[in-house]
Amino acid sequence: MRTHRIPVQVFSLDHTLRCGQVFRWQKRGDKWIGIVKNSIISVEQEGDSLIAKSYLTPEDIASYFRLDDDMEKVYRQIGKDKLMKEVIARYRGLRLVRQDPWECLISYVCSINNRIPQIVRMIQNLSARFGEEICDGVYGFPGPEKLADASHDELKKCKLGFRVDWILDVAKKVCEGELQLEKLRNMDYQSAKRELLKVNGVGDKVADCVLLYSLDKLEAFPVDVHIRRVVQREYLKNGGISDKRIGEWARQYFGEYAGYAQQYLFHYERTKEM
DNA sequence: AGCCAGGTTGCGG
DNA sequence: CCGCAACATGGC
Repeated sequence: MRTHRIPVQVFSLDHTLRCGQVFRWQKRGDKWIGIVKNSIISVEQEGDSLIAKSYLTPEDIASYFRLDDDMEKVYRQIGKDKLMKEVIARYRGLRLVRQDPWECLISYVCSINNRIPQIVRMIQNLSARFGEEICDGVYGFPGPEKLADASHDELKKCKLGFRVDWILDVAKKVCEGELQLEKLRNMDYQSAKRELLKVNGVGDKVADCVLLYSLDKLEAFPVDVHIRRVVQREYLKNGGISDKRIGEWARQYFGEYAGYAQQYLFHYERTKEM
């Protein structure tokens, strides 16, 4: 375990970890505790520095927090109107993070018709029951084999509800190489999405989440109930537009960084009253 | 009690 | 292509 001081610019650890994209980070005092690449990490922000205690290299940490993204360029492209400019100012420094595709996929299958605290609980349950203990009481996320080998009943004990069969199916396809997640990283957005949509339990929204949060497809624009609400209220006021069309509209309107616009709008819609 | 939650599927128009 | 109900779980 080593301590690293990593310089950052246009970065907000709090916004990044509170905006709803990740499920396994916890804040204790000024420090965020999380699990990245199956190892525990503690991170704290001091102005333009990130202080990280971790077994990971600074390069791994920089990659996870997408420090390679040019945020000024992102803001120039998605700051198309008054609302977006305000939202950008409010959550300045919020970055997407580069999650592990497998964990991300299972996490967002868990998110289907569900609430965030419950999603967090499911992921904890899966980890505690099937994952490796990496410190005392801290469990890594189980690999595809672990879940593929699990029984229906064992999985049900993790409170996954009707998502059990989907998760089993996803795990088996990843295990058998029928779905090769890392291969999708080198494909274009549409082709990669077609591959994900072949899997039972993965629809438009989950596919977009996996592509955006773990496979570097920044044009992916996941449309959920919150995004639908904010987009219809602020942009497409003539209602009655399908989720698919909202996504297509967003890619046209916001451009190649539509996914960043999505995350800012999502966070805005969920916290604007606070 | 009834509705809703970071949706998806399978059905009938 | 569209709209619709069902799906397990839990909080309000």
